[in-house]
Amino acid sequence: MSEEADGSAELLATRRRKLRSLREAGVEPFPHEFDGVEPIAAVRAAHESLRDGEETDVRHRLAGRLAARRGQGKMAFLDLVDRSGRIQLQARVDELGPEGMEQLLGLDLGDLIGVDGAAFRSKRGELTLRVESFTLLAKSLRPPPEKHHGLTDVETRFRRRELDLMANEEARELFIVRARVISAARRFLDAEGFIEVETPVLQPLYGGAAARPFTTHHNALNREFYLRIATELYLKRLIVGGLERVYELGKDFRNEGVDSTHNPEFTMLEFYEAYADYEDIAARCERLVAYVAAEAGYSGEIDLTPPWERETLPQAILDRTGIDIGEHADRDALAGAMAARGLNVPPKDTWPQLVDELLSKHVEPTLSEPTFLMDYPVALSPFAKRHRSNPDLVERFEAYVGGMEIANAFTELNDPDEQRRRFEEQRALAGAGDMEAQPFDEAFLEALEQGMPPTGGIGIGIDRLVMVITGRQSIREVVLFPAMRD
RNA sequence: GCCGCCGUAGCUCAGUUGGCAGAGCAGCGGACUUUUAAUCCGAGGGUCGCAGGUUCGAAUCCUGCCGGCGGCACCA
Repeated sequence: MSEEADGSAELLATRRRKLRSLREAGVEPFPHEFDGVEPIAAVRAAHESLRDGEETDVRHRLAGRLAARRGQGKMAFLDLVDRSGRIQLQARVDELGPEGMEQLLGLDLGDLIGVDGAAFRSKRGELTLRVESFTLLAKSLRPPPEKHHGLTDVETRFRRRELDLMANEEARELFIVRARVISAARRFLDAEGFIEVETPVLQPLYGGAAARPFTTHHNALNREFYLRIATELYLKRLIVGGLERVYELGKDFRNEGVDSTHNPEFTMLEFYEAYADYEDIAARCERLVAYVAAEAGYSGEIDLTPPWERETLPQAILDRTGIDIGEHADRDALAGAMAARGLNVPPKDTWPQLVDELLSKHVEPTLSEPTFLMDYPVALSPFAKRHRSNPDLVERFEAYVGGMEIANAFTELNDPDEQRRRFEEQRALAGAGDMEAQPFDEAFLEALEQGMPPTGGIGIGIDRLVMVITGRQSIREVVLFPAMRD
């Protein structure tokens, strides 16, 4: 290979040269296995009490990525990183022999290796493994990120998450926390009598949320499918079927803008419970979040312990703006009241959109402590049951933490005739150009006509919950591969 | 979609008023037996996001485009 034009190619060529010479020396650079490895954290735990300078004859087998190298010649130190942590290795020529020493020090940062050796604590107090033997487990053909500053470029961290994970321990820890959140949520619901189900991701008709869908095409059936925007309607059909307590944890897809709280595909947990109402669901929601946070090792400033704050939406708007949405039941009256107080009135907004404007601008930002905002106008909520004491409202809540919505729940509408009327209203909205109106779902109506018990249900945004638990401000930090432009 | 900020070596970052594109780490050659971001010596490594423009001369100024971040709009 001739001289390379740029530094990158030169670095790659150097590593490929080493790969070649390893093979020529009879070393397999990509062996098939390395059995019996302990996590680095376990080795650390086993030798916590070692004094500085104290040696042991306890041998360990470790495997991981070579992350740093100090010293040359007859003695050197290297750092090995696995998922659980980092440990120092000591390479000595009197242990490995001149040839072994040269081979070990000839490895590149980023190479994956396995080592056997005895643990000791260095004079400086660092737990160290004295390498007795080592094996190359996989040759790395590209340079790793910088060893001290790590990888900080946000774009590279998201586009090449593998580099973020290998360079930044916080990134590894975050996604381990995320995994704990998800497994704890399953454990919680399993223990309370829920069964996990899987409903279609590819749907002939979408529904269950106000959002525009992605569409795709099935070749053999020669028809369009939608990627689901929610699991709601299928899960309620399972309640009709008698499964009584069901949950689904998986991806929803919404064809809308990307910002710090929205990714086009995101993880939603929905659960539905027969014979429950939205108060029961609120209680279960706050217990679930508190449990999950504890299981994930949450230690943030926001107190997630139940009971959370409860406010009604009309009262919350009244408190923050002085506007009683119940007394301004038509669009122009509400717009007038808002204008009279000097509030922004988007000229094309409908009444529900104005309520949403008041909510998002004047109420949401104040909800930093965990809060259930209860009782929404019926026009905003086509699947929620009418409030038992106020016919203009539905029994619905949204849960807010840190000024961000993390859950949406209601006492489910189970009167098929009223559901039909709600769909007809949605059809009228769609006819008027509302891209997010609910499509008319006859199969769902037939299911309700079969008889659905009184039911409470909820959707919890797992990505946002992970943001709360890990203290991150952007959903892209808690999604492994967030959506990016080409 | 609109506005603002940003994009320089594999990585982390400097780069003055428009005047030969730099450092650290990594890599390469060499020295070194206890380091903790090891140290020392030496030689390399660049489409300054891309494309135009202004200028004797552009990383630097202007325009457009691409990408990222933030805000607005949209949106749970």
